[in-house]
Amino acid sequence: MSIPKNPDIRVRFAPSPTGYLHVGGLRTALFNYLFAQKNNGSFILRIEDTDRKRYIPGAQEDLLKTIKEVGLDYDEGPIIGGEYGPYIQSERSDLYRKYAQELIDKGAAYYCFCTEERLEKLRNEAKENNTAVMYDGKCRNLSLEEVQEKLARNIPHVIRLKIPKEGSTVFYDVVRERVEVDNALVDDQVIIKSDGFPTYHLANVVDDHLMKISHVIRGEEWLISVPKHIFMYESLGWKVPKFVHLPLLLNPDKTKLSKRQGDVTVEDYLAKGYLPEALINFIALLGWHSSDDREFYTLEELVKAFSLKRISKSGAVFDVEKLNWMNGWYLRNLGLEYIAEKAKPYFEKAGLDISDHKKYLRVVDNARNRAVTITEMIAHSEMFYKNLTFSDEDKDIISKENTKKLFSFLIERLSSQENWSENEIKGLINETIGAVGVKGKELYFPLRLALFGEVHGPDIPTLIDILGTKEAIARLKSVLNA
RNA sequence: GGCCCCAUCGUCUAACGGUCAGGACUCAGGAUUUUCAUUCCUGCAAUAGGGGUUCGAUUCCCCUUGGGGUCACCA
Repeated sequence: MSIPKNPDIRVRFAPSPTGYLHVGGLRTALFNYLFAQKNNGSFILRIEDTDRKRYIPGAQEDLLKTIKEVGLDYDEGPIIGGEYGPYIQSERSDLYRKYAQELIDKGAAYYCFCTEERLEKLRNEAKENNTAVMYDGKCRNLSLEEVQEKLARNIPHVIRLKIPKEGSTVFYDVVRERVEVDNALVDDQVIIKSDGFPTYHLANVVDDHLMKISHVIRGEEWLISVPKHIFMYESLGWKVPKFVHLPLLLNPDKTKLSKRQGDVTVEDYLAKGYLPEALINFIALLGWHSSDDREFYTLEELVKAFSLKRISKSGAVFDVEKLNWMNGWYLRNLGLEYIAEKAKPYFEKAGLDISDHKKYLRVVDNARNRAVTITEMIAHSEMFYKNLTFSDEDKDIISKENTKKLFSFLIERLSSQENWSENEIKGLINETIGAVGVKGKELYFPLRLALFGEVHGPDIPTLIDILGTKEAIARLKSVLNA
């Protein structure tokens, strides 16, 4: 159980509690998890709650719950703690202030007293000129006296990075290899906001260093801010971690995966009855692929097969169709008892009395062969529990003279013994064809309608097996007497 | 628009510089089945364009085009 972890491999997933877990976030978490597991490293969970405006109470708990539900157990993080805690950024504020001060002392950062209005004006000007929006450096060279004086007068301020104007920053991303950015194009990023909280950039760098993170595995949207981060690492005299920027998850129209174009949170999918196994498997294949044609993996198998080297560079469209296919496959191929257990809350919520476990298992077994999600399984199961209702069209079929003869015959024969095996039912059907003189559609459609409420569906032996002889007879009688 | 990243079937992707460019999803057709579903089989479908380098480019280089990301006191 307690093989010592490799201290050279430490990765983290650092969501911010601003809502439910995004599927893109799940993919990032998964790749971090896989890389850590594969190399006997540590997978750390850190909550980045430095944005007080977007903070949503309860979101952190939801995040933790979802991560647990999909099985991505972390080695250090909230609740379980760890050697490098606390793992919630709002509890680490003094640390960020301390290092921001150190950056100022080293000439790598400065106080900025510019007002929101002035910044807004700058932004508008930049937009008009069609250039990148950048701080113009007004406060870059304030004298110590000026700074002291403004501070003394309690003028609102932020702390900005003092990015060098010359040269360029070159770094190597594990996925993208060499990336070079001209320093003159790197903005003097705010690292401490006027409310005293750090921005992502500072908090991230400080925590990654303090928590001894070896590989920063995150979405590609962060690639462009790496020079800012490197500037901080180097100014503070810290070792720069390896960067692994994952290709983005895309909407069908190829833009960054977002709401509006469908479900984006893991909770959405779980609520609809997608299985964690399918979700994990599907999402692992978005931006990563083994060298062979294999598509089905358990989490453990993913750990074995995973490699950063096989992460692709281009964005991947999140194709629900393929997820559907995969979820259906898991529904059909995982253990029946397991699926039944998973489906229980959904069935109960739908108001179905599933207390007869043997019947429930048969119902589930039937439904899982016909559904893509657990929610869909309900639609294939309700008729085994609820009273059937018939349309006029249905009634026409049921009330035909031949059909009545058919039902009468079957009621009588069925009543002759308690339990019928599926084979015996098959025999009975053949017997019926001879005795009543109906066959094919004439036989099966009305029969299925009476037992199941629909002309299409499971075959008759299965239907009777699920319902039980008694209920089958009752249903036949009910339509016969209607 | 500046900068950065990316580019194989509609989608996810495979292919030491030498393959009939492979697999999967979707779709179409067929087989099995009383029907539906499952399952199985078959088929449709791609190297963005142009230049190089090379005996030979999906693969290496350049340009073009296209797409995306980023440009916050959000992460």
